Amino acid sequence: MNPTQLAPDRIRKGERTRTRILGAAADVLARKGYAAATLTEIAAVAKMQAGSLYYHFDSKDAIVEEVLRVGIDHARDAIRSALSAAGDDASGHGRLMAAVVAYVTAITIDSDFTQANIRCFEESPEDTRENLAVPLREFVNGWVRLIESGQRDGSLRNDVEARIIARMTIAAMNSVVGWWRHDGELNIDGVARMFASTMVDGLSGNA
Amino acid sequence: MNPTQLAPDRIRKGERTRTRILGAAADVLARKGYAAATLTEIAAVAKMQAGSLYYHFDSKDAIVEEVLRVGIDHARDAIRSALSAAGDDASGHGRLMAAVVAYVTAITIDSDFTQANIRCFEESPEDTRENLAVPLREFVNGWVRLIESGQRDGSLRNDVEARIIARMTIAAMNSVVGWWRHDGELNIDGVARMFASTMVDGLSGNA
DNA sequence: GTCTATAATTCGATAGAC
DNA sequence: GTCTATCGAATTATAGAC
Repeated sequence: MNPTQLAPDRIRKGERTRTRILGAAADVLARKGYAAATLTEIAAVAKMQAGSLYYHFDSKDAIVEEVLRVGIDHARDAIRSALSAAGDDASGHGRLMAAVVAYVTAITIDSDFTQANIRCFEESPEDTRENLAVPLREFVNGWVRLIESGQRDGSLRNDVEARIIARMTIAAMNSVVGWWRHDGELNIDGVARMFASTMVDGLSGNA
Repeated sequence: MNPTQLAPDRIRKGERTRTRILGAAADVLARKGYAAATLTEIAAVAKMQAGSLYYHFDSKDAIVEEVLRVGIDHARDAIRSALSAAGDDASGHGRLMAAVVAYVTAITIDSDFTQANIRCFEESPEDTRENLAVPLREFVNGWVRLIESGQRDGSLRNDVEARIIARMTIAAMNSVVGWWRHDGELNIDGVARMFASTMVDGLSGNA
């Protein structure tokens, strides 16, 4: 039997351990940031000793890089699903709203990995950031294309630069991880819709 | 003659050195972040040896805390000036636009200190963040009051929570420090106005 | 594969000469 | 007030037993 065809709960132990380490690292990185996340704490969360990590990874930065990369992938997947559900015939305005709701929901509910990316990317070493430049640029470009598409179909204003507004929008959404708490009185769907509505439709006048 | 009454260029040397250290620290903190900013580099920028810093400050965190505090003060002052120039009779909408332009301009042109605060606050030790909680909360509250005022006079929509939108707006503005370069082809006044217009009036429709 | 022990490095902080 | 020299703590990374 080919090992790659084993059922999920029968995957090689080494593979599962590696996954467990990445999950532990995402947890610690999201809560502490890059510099304050020690291998001792990551290992503790993964129920191991720090030295044992080196059987599975070459360095701390190798772990961090993979966590951040997975974080970008998760966010991209969540947005793709939402856009796919919205359909190609939706307006640029409607597709942008859907993407905002999907991303805000994803970073607050689903993924330690995406939270780790948001919190740690700027703080991480230059080599790590360079290695992630391609997927991150592609992530940003996705938002740029979304906005440009709305500008072409007339559902979004075209007197602003899509590249700048995309970065602004991403930063505004990312700020949610700084104050959102799962046990608060706000439900995330309401917050996500408030965000989407405000960023897309603005603050002017009464709704 | 009372030392406190000396002309600016005659202030005690110790006072000037302290100021030089803070300026050097703001520079390094804004460029490298909290963890990567070493006392050796801060001292080098201030043209001193690392050990000499301890004659003027008790610890690295004491330096960082003062830099971040000054950063908050600078931002507050820039916004106050702009609001004062706009006048009390301006609408909430107009005052919010003026504040956004003033803040975006300030963080891109004026102040290493404010940039250091934006980049380092979340990364800095818990004690530092606690010590700065009051001025920072007051900074956020200023934006909340600005938005609430616009909601009362009807120039801003009132179906969103001012506290949440204020945080979102601050995060969006802060993101400018991540990509703005003084030598680029964009002029900051245009970017600041694009920001203000998009955040306040939104992305919908054609302008 | 995981553990224990420790090497190697970095950095904040201190002591004492000048 | 500043310098040189060094301590001490923390942390990444390695070595070798099991």
